[in-house]
Amino acid sequence: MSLRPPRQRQRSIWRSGVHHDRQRVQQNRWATAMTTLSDVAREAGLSTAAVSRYLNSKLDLPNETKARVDAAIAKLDYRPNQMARRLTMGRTEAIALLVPEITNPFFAALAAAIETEARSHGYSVYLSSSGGSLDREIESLQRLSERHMDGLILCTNRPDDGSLAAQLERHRNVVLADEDVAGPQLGRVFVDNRLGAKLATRHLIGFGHRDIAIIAGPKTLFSGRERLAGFREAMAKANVPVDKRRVFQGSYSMDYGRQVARSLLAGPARPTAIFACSDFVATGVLEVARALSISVPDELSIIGFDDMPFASMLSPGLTTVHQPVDDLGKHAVRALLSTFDDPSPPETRGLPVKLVVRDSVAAPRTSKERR
Amino acid sequence: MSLRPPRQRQRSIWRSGVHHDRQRVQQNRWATAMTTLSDVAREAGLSTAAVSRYLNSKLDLPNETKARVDAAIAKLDYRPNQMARRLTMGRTEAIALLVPEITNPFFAALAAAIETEARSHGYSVYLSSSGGSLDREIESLQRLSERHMDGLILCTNRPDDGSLAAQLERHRNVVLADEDVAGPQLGRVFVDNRLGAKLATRHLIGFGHRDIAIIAGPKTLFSGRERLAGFREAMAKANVPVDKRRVFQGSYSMDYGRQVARSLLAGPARPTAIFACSDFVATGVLEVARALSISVPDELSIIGFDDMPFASMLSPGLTTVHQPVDDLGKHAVRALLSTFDDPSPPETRGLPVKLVVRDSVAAPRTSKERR
DNA sequence: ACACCTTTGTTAATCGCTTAACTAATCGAT
DNA sequence: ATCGATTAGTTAAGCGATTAACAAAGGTGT
Repeated sequence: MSLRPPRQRQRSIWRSGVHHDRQRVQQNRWATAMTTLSDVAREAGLSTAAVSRYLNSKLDLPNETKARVDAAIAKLDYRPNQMARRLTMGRTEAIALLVPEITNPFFAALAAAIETEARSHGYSVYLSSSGGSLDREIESLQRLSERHMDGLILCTNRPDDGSLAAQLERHRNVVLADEDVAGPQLGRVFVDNRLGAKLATRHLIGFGHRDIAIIAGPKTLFSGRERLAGFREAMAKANVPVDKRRVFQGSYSMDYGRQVARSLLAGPARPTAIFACSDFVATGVLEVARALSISVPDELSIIGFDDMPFASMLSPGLTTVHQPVDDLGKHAVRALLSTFDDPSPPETRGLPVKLVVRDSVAAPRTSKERR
Repeated sequence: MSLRPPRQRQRSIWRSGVHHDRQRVQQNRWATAMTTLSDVAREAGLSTAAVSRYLNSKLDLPNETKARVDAAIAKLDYRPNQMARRLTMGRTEAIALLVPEITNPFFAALAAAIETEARSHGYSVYLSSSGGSLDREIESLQRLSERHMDGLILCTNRPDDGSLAAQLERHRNVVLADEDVAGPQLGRVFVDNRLGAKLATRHLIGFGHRDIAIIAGPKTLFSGRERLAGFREAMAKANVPVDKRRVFQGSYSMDYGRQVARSLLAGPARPTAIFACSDFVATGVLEVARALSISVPDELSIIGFDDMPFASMLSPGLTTVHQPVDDLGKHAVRALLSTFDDPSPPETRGLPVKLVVRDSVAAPRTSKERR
């Protein structure tokens, strides 16, 4: 077996005094000459190990040597190659966030919060939108398996038939935020949907409303069911009966809001207030009310959920339930990072919400007239 | 120099028939036993090179062998480790997007478009918000130098004193989107701001407006200057003089809109139309007009810029200039990817815009009365 | 004078994958 | 019978870092 001359290998050349022009094979197409750790080591007259350990504070060097290394780094403009770092350390220091739609202001705010918190822990954030598709959700999990990133914060808005849950079972470094997926033992961070609905409902009842319609979220969604439950609880507590024909369940969209509003506001026997379980829905209702010349809040009170940024821009300003989206993001990140050190799933967290009072709720007319 | 026994090395063991229990040092804390390429190779009775090249379609194997490899992959549930892949290939197959604020619906929409396009080319997207801070912008460039990602799409909203430009000079794999930074030879993708302003202005003039105020963007911003220039051009072409006291330049914010509107709409000598160079600004104006009981569009016409999602949710629906944000994202990604193959900076692109007519513009009252 | 610790480093293996360069075997054509 | 092409792979270097394990020099206590 004849040994062909091996490809030029630069081994133990450093410190040998021999000078080579660096003629490294650049696999990277746009690479400008990149300075590596061994360049720095050579310049400083040290081994790569010493420099590496110094840079990672794992070796205490005398000041004079430190200065030499620092000078070499500055001179050569050395930047550690993160790709190499990640390979050896087995960690990417990046997490991914998967949301249904980043254009939804709620998820945009969540993304901002997550990014801020992640950065403060030294993590970068990959963003992807699933568009509500299972395939994309699974694709994200795939990337997780491929060590693309260290963990994933998953927001779904889709009822799961078990396929997602099955995939999730295989991972430990995933946190579910905002919406639930039944099954897997994972960290979960939600908002207290039930409390929010109670707050909103009580607010309406407090103004004297009895005939309240609720446009709740999808039956298939955790938040949808919780909000409806909160509504029922608050109504029960105030001894106000809930008329089945005043309960609607559907998507959190403007269009669903419009659709329900049209049927609800058509006849004369309309409710005095509508609890829309999403600001999008509330906006649709508002639009229809305007089209029908029903004045809000004089003739109809509307309350929303989410406190999306545009809620204050509507006219009238929308009274709604504020979600602590910053906290949601913060806790999601912390829960995720905690799984990196401790394999047991973090506790599920329910974050408190609060009511934001603007101008879309007033006392019902009938009660005014009675006065 | 005595040679200590080297750390257990598994070299050339594959195919040797000897069976070892894999007792690999797991540097990764949460690592489940990960199957590597060499596990697959051993299982399939091949070399890692063969498997690698087969997987990358660089080696054509006979069907029987292919089947063996595929079976091994399935059996061991092998996922290529992207970190290792990236190190050898010198590419991360990820790009970063830096926006001032992801909560700004315009940037959220841009992010969505960029993510979609990037994914279709096999790239992931890192998201960061700069909050309009130079430090964060530079931090992103730093990550670029550290080979965190292959390229960067940069959206700034800050006038640059040259510091950013200086940093940008050092990179080739950056594309500027939406807003300009003077100096560096980089790919740029903008919207045709001037055209948009002309379209809006012409629309108002066409309705008979002569006394038009413009609330333009910041003087220091490319888009701000362009939009103002477009306004002036359109006015000049129609022979309508521009009164200096009707020209305002400031930030693209609701607050600036409110502020200008309050001074503009206070007295009786108010303009018949306002061209707000951002939908945020227009929203502020709308709010003040409503507070002052000035009816829009009957007494005052308002036109915006951006066509943010909430523009249609306002009342009245805001007539505005639609930015082709999807195209913007698409071209930004393409321009960026093109720099990976071709070092010369891609051409600057100006994307056409169009007017979206809703309900915030009508003929001015005076001209109605004249009829 | 000896053992022992501290300081200041070094050596080489390793992470998991890609790839240039090689090779052995087979086949058809000259 | 020999040559060249094709098929079906292999070998080992290398990407740029981290790190366990070693080691020489100098100081210190007894």
